Amino acid sequence: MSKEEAIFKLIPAFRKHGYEGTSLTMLSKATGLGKASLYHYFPGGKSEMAATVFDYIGSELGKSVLKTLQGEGEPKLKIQAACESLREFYDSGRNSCFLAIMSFGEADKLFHDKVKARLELMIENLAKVLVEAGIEKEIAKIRAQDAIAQIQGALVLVRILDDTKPFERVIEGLPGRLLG
Amino acid sequence: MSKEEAIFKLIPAFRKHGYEGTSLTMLSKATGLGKASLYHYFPGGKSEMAATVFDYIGSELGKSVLKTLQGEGEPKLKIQAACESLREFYDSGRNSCFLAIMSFGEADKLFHDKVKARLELMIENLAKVLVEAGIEKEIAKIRAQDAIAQIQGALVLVRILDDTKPFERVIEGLPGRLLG
DNA sequence: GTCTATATAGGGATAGAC
DNA sequence: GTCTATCCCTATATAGAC
Repeated sequence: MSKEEAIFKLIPAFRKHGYEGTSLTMLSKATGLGKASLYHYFPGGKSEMAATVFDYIGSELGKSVLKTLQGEGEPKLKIQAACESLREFYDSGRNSCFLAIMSFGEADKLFHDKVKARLELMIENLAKVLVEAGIEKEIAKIRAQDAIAQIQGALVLVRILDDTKPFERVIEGLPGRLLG
Repeated sequence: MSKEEAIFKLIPAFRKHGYEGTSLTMLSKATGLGKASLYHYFPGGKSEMAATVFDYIGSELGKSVLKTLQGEGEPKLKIQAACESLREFYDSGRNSCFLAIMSFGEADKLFHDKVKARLELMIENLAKVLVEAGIEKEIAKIRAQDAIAQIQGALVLVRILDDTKPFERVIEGLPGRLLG
């Protein structure tokens, strides 16, 4: 099994159970590898697995959403395309966000800086496009933050209410709220 | 030690570490009681402790925010007062919300219905005031949901960015967005 | 690279003295 | 009501064979 394949199989486990809620036994079952084999790929154990998954997810997000935002084109179109990427990325809100997952308990202790850096990166990329669209820099940053907060909040609601509509609504309204 | 006193001391532990991240050892230290003494107050163990804390927090929220919303008076003023209660309740965003905490991993398995019911109660109460203010019922429900999502999202950002401004901003703008 | 077997620590929970 | 001592289980992690 390739390392990437292993990473791929670890994702849903961490997503569903959170960092502390995911045991090596679960990760072993999820991958089909024995515990000891997991340590072959991830000598640092569970924390390395989580960190690797986090980075992998981040690079996936970079390839879709951030790539879209950084490309050429009309800001409004780029934002619309990015929203569509976000919908896929979060599977209409059914996928929890690793930023939120990793911001609690022991995961927060281990990965706080990493998580913060990723969130700031997303905010910056989004704000940049708003500036391209003629919005003042400080306003742009605030709108970008609020947009990401809306997404995070919608993910919480979807999880609790078992209903993807709150997420769909946020995505629907996002371009308008970002561009004013 | 009274049971209420014990509950009170359990709160910050669960808030900080989440359900699975909080061990009986932590809860023992937080209360100053031995593990066995905790079982005197909570025979159901950790899950009963968490459920009791969740209900306690819910009743606190009922006494402040929901009470304000259900009282007599101008809808706009009630909403403004409720927002102020929310700011205190979440300590400007420094307190995580138990709805979010309990919506992951094992806690979700144990408490999903309880959590969902509480969230729906909050949405209904908020929507009711909007209807009083002359807003159409379906719109009111959606706005109430979105408002709570914004709060939840802001709490995530505050945690990760170590900055309460996203939360303050949401609270500031909430009455306006709710009433249109 | 994957396994079985195991080490060691900590988890939740209980018994029973006081 | 609170404690000490303990039970059993699962957790993470490692050793070493194949």
